[in-house]
Amino acid sequence: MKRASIKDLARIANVSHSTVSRALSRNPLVNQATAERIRRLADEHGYRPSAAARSLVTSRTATVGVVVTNITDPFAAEVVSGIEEAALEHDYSVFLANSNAEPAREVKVVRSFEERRVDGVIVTSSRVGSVYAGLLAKAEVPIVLLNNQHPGEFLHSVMIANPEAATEAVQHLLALGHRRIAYVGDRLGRQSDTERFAGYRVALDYADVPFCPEYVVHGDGKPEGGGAAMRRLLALDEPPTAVFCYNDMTALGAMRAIRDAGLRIPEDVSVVGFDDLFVARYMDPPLTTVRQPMRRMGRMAFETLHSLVSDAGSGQNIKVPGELIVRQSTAPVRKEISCNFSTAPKSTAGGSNVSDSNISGS
Amino acid sequence: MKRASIKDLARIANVSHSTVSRALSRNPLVNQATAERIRRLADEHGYRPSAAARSLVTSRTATVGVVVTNITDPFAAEVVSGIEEAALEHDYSVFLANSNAEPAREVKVVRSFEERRVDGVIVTSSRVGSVYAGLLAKAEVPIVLLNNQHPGEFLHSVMIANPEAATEAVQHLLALGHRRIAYVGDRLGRQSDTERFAGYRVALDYADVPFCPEYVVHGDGKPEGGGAAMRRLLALDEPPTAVFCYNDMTALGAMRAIRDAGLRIPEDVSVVGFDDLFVARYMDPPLTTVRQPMRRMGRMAFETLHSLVSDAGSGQNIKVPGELIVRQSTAPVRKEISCNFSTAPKSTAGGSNVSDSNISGS
DNA sequence: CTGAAAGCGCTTACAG
DNA sequence: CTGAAAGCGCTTACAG
Repeated sequence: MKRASIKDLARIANVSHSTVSRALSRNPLVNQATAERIRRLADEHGYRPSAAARSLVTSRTATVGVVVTNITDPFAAEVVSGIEEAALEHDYSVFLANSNAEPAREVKVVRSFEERRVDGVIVTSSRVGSVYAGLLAKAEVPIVLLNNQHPGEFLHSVMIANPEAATEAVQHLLALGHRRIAYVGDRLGRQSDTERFAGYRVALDYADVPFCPEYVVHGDGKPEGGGAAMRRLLALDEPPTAVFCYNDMTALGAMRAIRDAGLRIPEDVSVVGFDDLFVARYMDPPLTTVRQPMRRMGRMAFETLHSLVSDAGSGQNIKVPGELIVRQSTAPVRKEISCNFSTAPKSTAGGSNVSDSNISGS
Repeated sequence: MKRASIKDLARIANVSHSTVSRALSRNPLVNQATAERIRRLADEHGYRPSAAARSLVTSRTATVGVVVTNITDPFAAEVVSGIEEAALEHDYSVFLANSNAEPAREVKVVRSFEERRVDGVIVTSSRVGSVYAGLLAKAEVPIVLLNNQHPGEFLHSVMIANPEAATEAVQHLLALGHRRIAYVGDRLGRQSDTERFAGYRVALDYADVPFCPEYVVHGDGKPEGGGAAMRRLLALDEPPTAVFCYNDMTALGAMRAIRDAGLRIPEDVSVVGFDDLFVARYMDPPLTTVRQPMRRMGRMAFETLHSLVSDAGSGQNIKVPGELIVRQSTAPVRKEISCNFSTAPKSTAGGSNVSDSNISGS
């Protein structure tokens, strides 16, 4: 049995389908009584207008395409839930797609969004530039970027204030007396990594703590990479007494590596994360971290997209401040260690590569 | 500038738009040479067929509506990533919606899925019955349920084998010598809770361990609820030496409560979870839990939906086995405790309500 | 206030 | 092999 159409209702109500259309869209032109009669009929028959048919004439679909690297990443999930929440309020539906950071998938996803004529696209934590730029250019679909990982400005974006937040996090560590502070980054070249590293350097410089390239290692934004990177730090002659991690997922792995090495958190090593995922407060010890208002950022991304589409509002680049949440994974540096500390660990020739490229990117 | 349509291409290629349509859909009728010429033209102009226009005539949209309680729940995120993966392979797009378990939202979501004429709906971990049943009945949209929380059978579903998995988990605890084993459940009345509780009882009965109603408490499937429930257990005269938790999120809260009480895991209390979320292995200690193949279950849900739609395949109820993953949150019961244990703790009058309704539901 | 008509961008019998 | 025609289910000027 096919769904009832506007024509079916018209026949039943003994009016033209134009009138039905007007009645349902609450066009004030149509007679009150008949309008209500039609609406009642529509209700009784469980009538649902066809979004496809409507959008064919209005050329708007009330849909957004949302691309995340992987919805399995808690950060992405939080952002998407914010987007979806705001979308539903505006009667928008969201298409969700995982790019897995695979170009082949990205192409497929962009293509599908184009065919479905989404009113706009939100891309989270991706290296936008390559693939998506094409979408924007050719199809003129508005795109809003959330924590874009590609260097360079974009028209519309919502970004966390990385450098400032990172500086604050490291200053917290400095205030606790730490001097041997490491940075466990994300993959090199990603914008957030570059910016958080820059914030780390600023804090160090400000406190006149010499920068030590050996204390900069890179993971992959996930526990596995964080753990491997942490193990490299612990193998140093003078391992750090505190680490600032690119994000909470990285911190998860770092904490595991620290414990596996027989060290305690925070007594032996203080750990700071970034994001404030829900797990942060359930880790042992609860993780000190920088909170990103992820859901709110998702909402903001949708709202700017929406105003772009409906009010033809001009774009904007929104910068959101992070907030340091101090929990129990950070503690004052132990006396004996801080006394031992005199000069920066000698840097190796090879070690500086890492930090150099980081600096140049910031 | 509007998107190129089939007519635009027809004009440029000097053929009818029918021919263009055939060429693009690789209809073998059309002449090889012209077909290729048309396809090349389409490429050059970045032509993208309008999914809306197409689905208006084919009455298929190649979209699925996916409803989760909240995408922020790692279980839901894993399932959705499986669905999306399978969907993309079949050139389907997925609409994602959070119900938040709020009826008002559910109605809105279902309505939007109807208007968008999704080819099918997948509902995860919801109490399907009330709202969604209507969708199925009136609109005849195929629905596949994943871990449905409403008692009773449905046409098409993918479910974890709850009782068997729960029994296995509790038997692991029994094998370690535990006798005072508690069950920290989800909200009462949800199907998975009922079934996991049933599996717990089976294991106890099998081992001739007396059932103690006091050892059955209920949370909310989240850390907060798990923590509160655990605190109630720890306040008992004879607290349990092991707890089987409804899911990993509940275990997260339980573990925090145990530590806050100054007890150690697993030395004082062994903990078992359910799901095997990615965090399970990063908890301290790493959590023993029952693995649900969440992504695979998501894939299965999509595949059954897809075969329902395209092959007109008959529906099915798929049961997936769980897998016990033993990590370090469980250990043999301590001697002195197991010796102290003689009879089951005396049960209180009020305490039995809880277990009774659980039993009746299974 | 209401209806007839055109059209959105496709697909698909129906003729040739 | 190709084109003209009808139609999917809507919205919206245009007449009346």
